[in-house]
Amino acid sequence: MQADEALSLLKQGAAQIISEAELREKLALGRPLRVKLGVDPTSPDLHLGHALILRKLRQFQDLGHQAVLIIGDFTSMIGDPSGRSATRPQLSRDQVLANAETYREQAFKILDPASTRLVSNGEWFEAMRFEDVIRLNSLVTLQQMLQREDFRGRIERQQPIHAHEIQYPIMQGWDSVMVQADVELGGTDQLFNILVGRDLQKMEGQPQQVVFVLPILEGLDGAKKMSKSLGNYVGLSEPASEIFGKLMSISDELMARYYPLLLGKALEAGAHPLAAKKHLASAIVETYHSREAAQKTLEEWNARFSEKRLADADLPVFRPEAADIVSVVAAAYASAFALTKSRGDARRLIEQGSVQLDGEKLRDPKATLQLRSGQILRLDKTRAVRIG
RNA sequence: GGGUAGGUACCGAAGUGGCCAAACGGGGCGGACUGUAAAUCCGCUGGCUUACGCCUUCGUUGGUUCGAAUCCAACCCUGCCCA
Repeated sequence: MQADEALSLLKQGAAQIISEAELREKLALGRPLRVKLGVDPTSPDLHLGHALILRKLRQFQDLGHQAVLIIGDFTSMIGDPSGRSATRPQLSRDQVLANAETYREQAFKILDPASTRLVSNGEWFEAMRFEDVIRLNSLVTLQQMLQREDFRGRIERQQPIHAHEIQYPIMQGWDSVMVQADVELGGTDQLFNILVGRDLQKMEGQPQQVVFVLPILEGLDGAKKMSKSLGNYVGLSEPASEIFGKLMSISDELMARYYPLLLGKALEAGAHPLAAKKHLASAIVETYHSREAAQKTLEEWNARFSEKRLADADLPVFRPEAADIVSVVAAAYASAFALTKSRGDARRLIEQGSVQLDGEKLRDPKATLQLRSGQILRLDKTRAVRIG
């Protein structure tokens, strides 16, 4: 494939490339490029936001290039200050390692293992002596680091910036030097960090990496970026019904913005919003589960929510041990959904008419239940169990 | 090191001896209405309790007091100014 052809394919969906001309030159080298992506295993789950970038990386692979996936086991103990208005909590080594393990598995849902080099940046950072750290720090200036928007914001708001936080971009940049990256991928929030990589490569006499940033995927709330810690995410290993349900609950406005990012095409102007949303949800389920799963999930969703036929739905079975309604509700959450609800929570749900048995609202928290096997106990808008 | 302003629930922010489980706003959750959309309206939002009430919580630890988020002391943490 010609460099121009490859370039026009790759640049689809990019937010910014620094620079296109450089990327074209590198593509014309005729060798596999080392395309770097760093991920911080700060939580055990990859979500659609990561997927967006991983898919771009996969595209590079499909064009014959090599993915260099850096598991930031070391950097994540610092915490990326990008887009943060406060210091991230530092993670323990064990947490990070455990998370890294699940990251690997999930990333290979998208990446081709054959052309992926997987490295942990602890490999080089752990070996550094303090004098090495000092030398590395001497390559950048404090002013450069403080130029970052998020740091400037914190200065203005008189919020603390801890000294270790300014190490983060330096370390991420050093990763690029260590793997001799030709291209680095990331979200737009990574622009600064990736540029530091360019600087450091130059200082070390290496060719500079191309900066390739993609739009940040908004979270389900349509307000902040998708992230596990904000709870506004769709995890890649979630059950099909969860993925589908979460996507169905987004606003129409957000759906229109998701379309180009997740499906690679714009939402049609006259499209019926509900149909369009079902299409989006199905397509995502298909990508991360299967075509069959998407079909089945759609049908179940229709039966359950459009036609309100709970009876046919595939509900978790719950075998109650107590008879008083509050205990039953709390236990059902715990056993079927692994959610902790206090008895107070359960009582509130009951009093507010959320809990229903075979379609009848149970509003009296003092009631005792005579439950029969096969009855359906609805807990809230999205959760119900079948009595076993 | 000195000065000074602060540390309140998921977040922001009131409260400065009893009426404080702690105003208000945001967020979240539930209900009505819907398309698991938006907008709107209503309710809830530390734990146990039917309730009276009890327990834990206002940076930490001690103290004063019949009684403390509120007063005192020491300590920890942060901003700003100075060195």
